[in-house]
Amino acid sequence: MNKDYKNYAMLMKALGDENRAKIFDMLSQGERCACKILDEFSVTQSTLSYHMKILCDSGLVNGRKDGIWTYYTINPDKLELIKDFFDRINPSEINIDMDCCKGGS
Amino acid sequence: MNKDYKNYAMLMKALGDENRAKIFDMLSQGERCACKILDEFSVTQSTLSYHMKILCDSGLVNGRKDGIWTYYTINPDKLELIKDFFDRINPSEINIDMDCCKGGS
DNA sequence: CATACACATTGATACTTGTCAATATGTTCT
DNA sequence: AGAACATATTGACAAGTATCAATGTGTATG
Repeated sequence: MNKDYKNYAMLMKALGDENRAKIFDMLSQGERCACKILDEFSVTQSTLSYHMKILCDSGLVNGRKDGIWTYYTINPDKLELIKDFFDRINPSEINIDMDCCKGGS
Repeated sequence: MNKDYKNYAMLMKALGDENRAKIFDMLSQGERCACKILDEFSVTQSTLSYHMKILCDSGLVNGRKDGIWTYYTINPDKLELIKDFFDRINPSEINIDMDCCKGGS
């Protein structure tokens, strides 16, 4: 059962930008339309569209068109996927690497 | 209380690479020395060193020198910081954006 | 149909990233 | 001191990213 690090990396990369991290956080309060998101940032409309595309392509965010407007929401499944990744990382046991190098047979 | 999205983005970016996501996951099993990490990857030593630097600079990973060897561990504080970011994102309330655009006064 | 509107796409451009080979640095052993 | 070793740093380069202005696309409205 090999973990899909490529996919995890894509999710992290999608959030590895100041604007997108903020957008994602903003969407945690519920659905938002593009124009409203744009109000909160000092980028052009085309730049926002670019960032929304990256978020949607990663699967973290879903887009829904309603007439003229596009509404975005967080995809709960992908959010869980990321949470699981971090929850399974449990560095509490401070396991010193005794086998390394000097410990070899 | 403005969230430090720049910092979050830096953490995500550090994990936004397939190799680094895998290294981070590997370190969840405990301290590892660079040579052992290198065994698991098909990159050169200098490339690994580059990735370890990014992980350490982000604060997610700590390095400890012991003679010839360098041992790496996860920094639990930064891990918590990321976990908190995602835990506070709770899209369960499907809050439709009624205020947007058409809803204006 | 023509116009206005919301959003997406394209092209250009400066900047950043991942990778390697080569070299440097620092440590231990003889 | 000199050799061997583990890791870091540098320089070069191809590939990827973020941004904007301009343009395209689809939808509603006069």
